[in-house]
Amino acid sequence: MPTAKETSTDVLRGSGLRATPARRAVIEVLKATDNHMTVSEVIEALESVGSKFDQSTVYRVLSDLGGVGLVAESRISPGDTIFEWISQSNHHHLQCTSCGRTLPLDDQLVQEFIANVHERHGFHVNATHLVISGIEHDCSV
Amino acid sequence: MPTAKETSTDVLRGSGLRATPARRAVIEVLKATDNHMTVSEVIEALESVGSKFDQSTVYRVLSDLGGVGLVAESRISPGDTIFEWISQSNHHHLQCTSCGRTLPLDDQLVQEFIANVHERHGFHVNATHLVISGIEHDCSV
DNA sequence: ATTGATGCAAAGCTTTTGCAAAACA
DNA sequence: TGTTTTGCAAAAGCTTTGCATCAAT
Repeated sequence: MPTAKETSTDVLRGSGLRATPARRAVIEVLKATDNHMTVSEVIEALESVGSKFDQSTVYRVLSDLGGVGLVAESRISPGDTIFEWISQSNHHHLQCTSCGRTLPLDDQLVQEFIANVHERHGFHVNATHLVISGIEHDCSV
Repeated sequence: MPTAKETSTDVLRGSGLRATPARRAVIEVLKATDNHMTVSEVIEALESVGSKFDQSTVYRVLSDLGGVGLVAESRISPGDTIFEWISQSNHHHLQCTSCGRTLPLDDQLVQEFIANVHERHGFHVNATHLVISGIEHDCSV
């Protein structure tokens, strides 16, 4: 588990990955974003910082980072795989299908739900990054 | 909400859709399957019953049925959109990321979770068809 | 008769892959 | 130096779309 003061290089080596510019840049971008990002958003963010990498490289980097558990990967709609940097605390989201906004979801509620599911079904929910769809109470869009 | 004795034609007309062979066939296939299906599985199932429709038609039919709330649509992995017939009772699933198996999830647990989320966040979770990832307790794959 | 659905073919997108050149350890 | 990663280009999937034809109401 990465700590706040680690450099991207440290984080990568700590996970057994080589520290390359592409991987460092992607990590910086993900860390700088509070929310999750699609692949194209990651690519745009990289370009806006002056970093240019081939899309296949970005895909491979995200896959590598996901493979060692540094980023969480979710799928909402086809062609919209989203990635998020995994920090110490779990991140869960509510996504409004009406306006598209993403809101934080109280981890405590999720933990209770997970505990119940485990007790009832013997199933360990992967809860590093849940994205749950619905509609905001006051959504007028 | 469709009842058990309605024909596909009734169901379609009740939802304001024209009753066409393609739509009736897709409904029959989805109804006959207890689990959710990918688009290619729907196409295969249609062919195994002797029905042949263009893939674009199947996509459009599924989209139409989803639009009027007759089927639920979820995305698990890219290029793997899944569809399921919506019956009276809600269907929720646990999907094991290790072996790929899909298990039923107790609706009661989901209802409690949804109630909590609504109370805490004022967010109405779309709970006709949840798919939650994780690992089975005894999964050895 | 009108409106909507289907088939066909082609395009659009996201994602993956092969391979030589370059970078890391 | 040996191994891994990157860029490039092309391919592979899944999904969507335009349009003429056909079917449903």
